[in-house]
Amino acid sequence: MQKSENQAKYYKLMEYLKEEILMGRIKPGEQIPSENMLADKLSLSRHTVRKAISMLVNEGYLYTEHGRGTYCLDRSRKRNDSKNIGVITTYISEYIFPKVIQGIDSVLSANGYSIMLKNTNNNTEKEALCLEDVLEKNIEGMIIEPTKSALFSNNLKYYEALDNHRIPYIFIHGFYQQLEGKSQVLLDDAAGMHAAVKYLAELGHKKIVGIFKADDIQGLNRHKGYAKALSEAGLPYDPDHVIWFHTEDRDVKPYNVIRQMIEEKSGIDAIACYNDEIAFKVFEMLRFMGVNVPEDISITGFDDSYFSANCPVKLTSVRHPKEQLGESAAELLLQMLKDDDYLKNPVQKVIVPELVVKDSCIQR
Amino acid sequence: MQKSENQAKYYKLMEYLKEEILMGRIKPGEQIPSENMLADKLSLSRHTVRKAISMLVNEGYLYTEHGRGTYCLDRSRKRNDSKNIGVITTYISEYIFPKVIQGIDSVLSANGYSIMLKNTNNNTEKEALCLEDVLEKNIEGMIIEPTKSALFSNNLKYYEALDNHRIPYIFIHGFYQQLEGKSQVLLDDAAGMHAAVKYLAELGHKKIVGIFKADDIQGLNRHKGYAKALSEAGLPYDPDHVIWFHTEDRDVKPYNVIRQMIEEKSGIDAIACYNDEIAFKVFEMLRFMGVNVPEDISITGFDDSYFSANCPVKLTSVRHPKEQLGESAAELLLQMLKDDDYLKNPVQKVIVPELVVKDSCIQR
DNA sequence: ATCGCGAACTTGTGCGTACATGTTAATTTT
DNA sequence: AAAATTAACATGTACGCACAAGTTCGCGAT
Repeated sequence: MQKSENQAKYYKLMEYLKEEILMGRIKPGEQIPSENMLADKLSLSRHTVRKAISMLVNEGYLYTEHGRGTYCLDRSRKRNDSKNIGVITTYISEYIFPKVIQGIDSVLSANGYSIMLKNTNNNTEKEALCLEDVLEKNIEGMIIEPTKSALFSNNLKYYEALDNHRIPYIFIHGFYQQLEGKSQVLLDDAAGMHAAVKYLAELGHKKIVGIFKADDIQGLNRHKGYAKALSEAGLPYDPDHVIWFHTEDRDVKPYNVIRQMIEEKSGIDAIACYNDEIAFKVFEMLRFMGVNVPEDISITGFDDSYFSANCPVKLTSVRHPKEQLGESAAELLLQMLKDDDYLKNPVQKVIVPELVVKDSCIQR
Repeated sequence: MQKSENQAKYYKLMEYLKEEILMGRIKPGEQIPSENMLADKLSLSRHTVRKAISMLVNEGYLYTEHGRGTYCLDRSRKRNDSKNIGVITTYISEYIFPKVIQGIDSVLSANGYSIMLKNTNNNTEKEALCLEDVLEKNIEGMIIEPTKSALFSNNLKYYEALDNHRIPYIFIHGFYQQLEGKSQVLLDDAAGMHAAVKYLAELGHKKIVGIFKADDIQGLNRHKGYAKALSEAGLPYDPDHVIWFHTEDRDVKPYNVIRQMIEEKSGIDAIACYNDEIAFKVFEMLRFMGVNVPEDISITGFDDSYFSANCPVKLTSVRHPKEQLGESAAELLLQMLKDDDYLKNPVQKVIVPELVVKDSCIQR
């Protein structure tokens, strides 16, 4: 090692202090002697001491607190002020995600952060690519909407890497079962569907069909709320009245099964749909088959999106607090960024959605 | 942005110099005034000047040569393989923009690039903040949807700065009049509106109202197409049949004027709307007033969005190639990134939209 | 016991000086 | 004409002082 190449006093002091830190004689968090103390002890001017210290502050070895002192920084947590936040969602342009992204952006940009946007198309391999990509970038934190969140994640190693790099992240709109204790902002899907089905039951419906997505956690939770509301209302839970669909068959299965039920005259009087898009398409199919909504069959949607507003019969739906979801995630992430112990203090928030009654259900 | 929050002299000098560099008034490689010169000129001590300069050296904006002087560092010469592209749009969640962003992302992510997303809320000051922000980041190129593009831009200096730093950028969906020769991807708004109005004229309509947005270039061009189609059809151009609205009064003005026209029984028989959202709301208001579409009045929209599909009477509209617009912009930008002389070879593309005939217009 | 105040500390800003050291270009010497 | 010297000017190091601003803690009043 060709030490002391530079013979300047400030430089030698800087090297000395750096050595002390690297050797562990000055421990992370420990306070070093004050500038005046060092200047006196070493017969240097305070100016010279300050120069040495400021270099080490710049390099991330020390940090100063005005009025309190100068401390040794934990080198494992490298200072990162890129002001970039990674945002990974399943889709960009579809459905509720633009609004969620909007909410995230409004909070982050107000705090001087920029968004690095990625989408996975709800494909786990693409999620891996996104995470790999983002790990190489200079980002301070991440907001992640899980991909196919009902399933186990194959990408756990990337989340471990994020932890190892001390990059905080927060799940939004879902989470992986293996990562249950992590920070997350969720919609209370069960409560939302519970409110819808309870409302249908109170209107006197007896045979309430439920349509749910099988491969995300929202679908499972909405199903839970459906089952709970039925049981509370004293109605039987009939597996034949529950339609499960997957991402791959989402465009055909729900409608085929409903059509079959109608043709078989199974006597169903209400359909609680996984979301507004399904509800809207179910509505169109029913109208095509000559079934009137809400006179013959009541329908509820979920999300209170434009599908609900623009449907000829405005759909009773559960309001999805899209922007609030994004805003909350961003706010909580900012909070985590300030917390040195964010890994031990996961932040979790559940937003309870409310039922919005419109025109697609009537009393039986 | 909380600029000059720090009122320290060295800090303000640092910010000033950084601004000069980012704006290109101090060019890469150029020598800045000596420390003594700056100290004299600004009535500061040399110490203070040194502090400002040393910060910029640390941040990579300047470099010093002992005995010679201090110079601006050519940041563009540094190989930039950040694989980041800045995307600035007016809105994130509204209207066509999610699809445009989707199109951009699909091409960029397929080529290994990541998107840094910013939105301006159609506000020029926020656009300035976005550009300022992005200039400090490590990005290779930008895709920009202009803000209030019919007006002159106050932010020209930022675009000059992008040129000075040799960061390619391409305008999408509009451009600033002062930057006419730059790369751009546009929709042929005039041709689209021309097709709609020509269609209305061919159906026998005589009094065709036009609703246009006054503060973006799309509005002006759609108006041009409207005027051209009228003149080709031998119909008079009546200024009283043209409604101009601005961002600020977009929620009231078009509908108030239309209502007045109906109440005054002015005999209008068709309305060519600036976009589907306007058309949808006009439709709702007409229905509320007891006017039937298309029996009493024909309506055309623009963009062929979900407003058009979900309207009780499906709206004849002009198909907006949203994703294609984004894809083209991304492809052309990638092309520019490979071209060392991209400034001399601007790429320009115009996409001609087509009319989609649905149910909101009938023969007179 | 609690509050308010100030003394005594800390780092932060800003001015001054002096001299060291490296670069450049004009000047002088060879 | 080429080489050496030197003046002028650039940044680099190092010292000094004064005051601003934030934190901590103990003392005295309540």
